[in-house]
Amino acid sequence: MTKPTIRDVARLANVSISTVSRVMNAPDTVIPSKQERVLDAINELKYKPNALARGLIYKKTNTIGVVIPDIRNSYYADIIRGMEDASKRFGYNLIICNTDHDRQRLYSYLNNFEERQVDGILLTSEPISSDYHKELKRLRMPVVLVSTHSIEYELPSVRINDEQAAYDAVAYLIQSGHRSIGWIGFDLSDSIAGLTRYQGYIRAHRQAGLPILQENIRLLRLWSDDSLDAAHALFLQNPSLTAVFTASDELAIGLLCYLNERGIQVPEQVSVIGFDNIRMSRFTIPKLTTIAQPMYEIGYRSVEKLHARIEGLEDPVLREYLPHELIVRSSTRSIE
Amino acid sequence: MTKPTIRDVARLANVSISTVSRVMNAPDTVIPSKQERVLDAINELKYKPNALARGLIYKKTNTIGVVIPDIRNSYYADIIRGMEDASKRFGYNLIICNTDHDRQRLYSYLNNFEERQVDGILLTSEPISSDYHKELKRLRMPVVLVSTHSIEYELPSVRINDEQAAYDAVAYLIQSGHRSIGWIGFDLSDSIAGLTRYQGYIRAHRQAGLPILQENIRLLRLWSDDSLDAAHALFLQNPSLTAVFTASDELAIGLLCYLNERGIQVPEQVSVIGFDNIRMSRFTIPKLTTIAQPMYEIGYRSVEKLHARIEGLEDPVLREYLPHELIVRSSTRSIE
DNA sequence: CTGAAAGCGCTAACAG
DNA sequence: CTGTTAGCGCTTTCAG
Repeated sequence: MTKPTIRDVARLANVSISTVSRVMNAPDTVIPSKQERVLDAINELKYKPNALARGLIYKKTNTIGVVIPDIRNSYYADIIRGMEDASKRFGYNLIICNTDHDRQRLYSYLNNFEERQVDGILLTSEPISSDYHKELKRLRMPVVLVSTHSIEYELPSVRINDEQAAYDAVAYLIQSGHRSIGWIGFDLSDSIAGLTRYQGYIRAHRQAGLPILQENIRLLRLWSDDSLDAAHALFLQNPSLTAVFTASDELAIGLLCYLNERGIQVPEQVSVIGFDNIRMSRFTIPKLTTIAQPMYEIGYRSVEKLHARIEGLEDPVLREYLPHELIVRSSTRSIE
Repeated sequence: MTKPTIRDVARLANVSISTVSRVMNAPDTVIPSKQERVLDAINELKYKPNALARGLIYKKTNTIGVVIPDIRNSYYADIIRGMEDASKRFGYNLIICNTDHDRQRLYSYLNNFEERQVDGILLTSEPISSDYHKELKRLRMPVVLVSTHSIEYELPSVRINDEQAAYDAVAYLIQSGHRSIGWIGFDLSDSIAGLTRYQGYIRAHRQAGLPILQENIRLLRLWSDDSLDAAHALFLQNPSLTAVFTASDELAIGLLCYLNERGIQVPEQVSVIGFDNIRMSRFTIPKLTTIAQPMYEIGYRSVEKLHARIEGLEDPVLREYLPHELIVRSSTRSIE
């Protein structure tokens, strides 16, 4: 009762194993009568070719390794969905790994990808350090950065323009009459979610001739969980804020929760804008105004891009930007 | 510049390939001097053994296939985390597949798992139909059901006792003085999230001598997204509900949103209990009372269990129940 | 058009 | 202790 191999099929169909192989890979080179016999045998035995043996020969496994820093963050859910759909289309399978932001774990997974002969790697969100980059080079494997990028190194990437997105959000607030705008963001050492979005916040202020106040800003270690604390600290620093822009919807939801506890009305007293447009943001109280990232598309496009590099197809744009969008819901309002 | 193979290492270290193989698999059977030479060569070439070739021989790939019906649902995030951690411990890799509740996709993934020679399969949430079961048998592969189970078939499973959990939630409401308790649940065709939880709702009512009113119940197609509509329909059927229990936190959050829009106070006018204790439930307004499933543990335990079956270890309990817990936060209150 | 044979990268007897 | 050899399941020349 062991799994049938190509040999079993050949025996049952009374042909050689090469003929069986041919009906699977080049059916027209086999005479119809034999073809049918083989097909019947395959069906009867429920034979499925062994992908390991095939991979050994083709030097291709149709597998993509995906690294996610924190799979619990809803942000990744739609990205993975997009990756999934694209993978399906190109015949890839995804090996998804969660690093928990642990460098050790990351490297261990990269090693694993190498051993398993994945065809390419998708790296999400985390900034690329120099030794990280060295490791990637060593793998001699196609890589695409997702929701992050690298300025120093020539690595292909797919993401939105975070600086512009943050600028848009803050500019909208300013245009709505707000002058005292808080920023709950991530540490500047994070080059994307941290630094770039911060720069957008700054640029919008500069352009409007507004001062940048340290007391309006609160930075968290990336992915830390204490959104409530951050909100508290921010309003301790400056209780007179009329609007707050946060670097993620999860942060915004924590903020909403904090403000509600304090009896501060949103948007009457304070306007809130989030970032990401996660699923839940439509159901917060009040409904969250936010920057929508095309997450599904980011995931989908990143697989397309990786596929292009795996196949050596043309892929003219190294760093791709997908469009973002400001979704205005009920957590913001104009003031006179 | 092609990837180094065992042969390259052997050549560089001036030994035979079997010696190289030995230092990797049974180091003590190799004389130290040669051992060192081999290790040096491995380091110099950055050699990594090809997992495909190994898998072909061992008939083991250290890979587990995971099927998720909807990865966007936050519910799965922690389960995956648990699976990840356990996998890491046992040296497995996870291939995560999202079926979008599509039978076609499911079968296609199962096929894929077979071709890739995964060592075992983890199936989450979906009920087991008879032809589904037939397909699983055909695969002759260890399977563990996660967050679901099968009464008809002898399939190992890990989950909470959903009937009891739902009973606990409703009993708590009754004990808090509520008499008119709504239920937004999933279709009864779903044997776990639908039927079992419904039965818990019923049992709590029966036991308290309360009538079961059709107008207090609203059933959705599993995983449908219209939590707002369901909430609306329920309150149209019976506006005098003082409490509502929902089959998931996502449903509860939609309900909270609906009630807020209608100006109905939670918990003053209506108490709400969710199910799952997803991350966001701590930040809703008001904070959500809910049934906590030990999701991380469910994920972790399911890998342990699958591992036991893969290795032919003892695993006395076929259907395992992990403890749930009622987390009382601020969305419920007692009435006189 | 089809079978025999070599070989993908590795492990596991089997002699020495 | 170590090298030679066969073989995991499959594809692919190469003759016929």
